Amino acid sequence: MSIGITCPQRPFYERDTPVVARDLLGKKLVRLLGEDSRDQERLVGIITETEAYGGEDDPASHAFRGRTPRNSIMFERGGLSYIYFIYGMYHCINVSAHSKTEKAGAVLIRSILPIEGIEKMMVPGNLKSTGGLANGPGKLTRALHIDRSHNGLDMTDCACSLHIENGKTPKRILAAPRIGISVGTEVRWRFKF
DNA sequence: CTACCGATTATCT
DNA sequence: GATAATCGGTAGT
Repeated sequence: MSIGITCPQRPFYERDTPVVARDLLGKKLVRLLGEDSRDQERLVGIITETEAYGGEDDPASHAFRGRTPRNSIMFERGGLSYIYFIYGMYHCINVSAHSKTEKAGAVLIRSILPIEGIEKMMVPGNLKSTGGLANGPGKLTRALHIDRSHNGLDMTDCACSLHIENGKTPKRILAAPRIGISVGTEVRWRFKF
């Protein structure tokens, strides 16, 4: 018998943010294109790199200065999509994640390895080989056609147009400082395999 | 209302 | 290694 598609549920995301970031490696980021559930296209990539961002005690986090309209999802329950527009031309996708004792937190998905719907990912301006198609936070949102209209979606819902599915847990994981930030570089909250 | 600058990327030297 | 592209969120006036 085959095991159907399963998605990490709320408790998975409501743990310490760096732990969630590490455990997301090997899972699948799934984007469903189209309205009709019978002929939706699946754009799927294996999560290969993540970063953890904390709450009001993490100077690198959007949540550092408290709740604002943009970062409000970081203060919500775990497992929701937090998507923001950056540098005037890119989007970044996070999943809200923090323990009950923390007020806020999210995991930035930095890189995925495309495994399904690769043709649809190769939109104009994204015509690259499979490996380089979605190996960056701005590149993977473009490949999966993700923008701010997908902010706040429930990533624990396997029927959601944007969700995360269970996958194969990697054997070896590397931890390194986060990049693209000017503060908070001392903690090794970037994870890859 | 204004000004600054960012969880990036492609391209150039 | 350095820089342009490009614009909305945020803090400050």
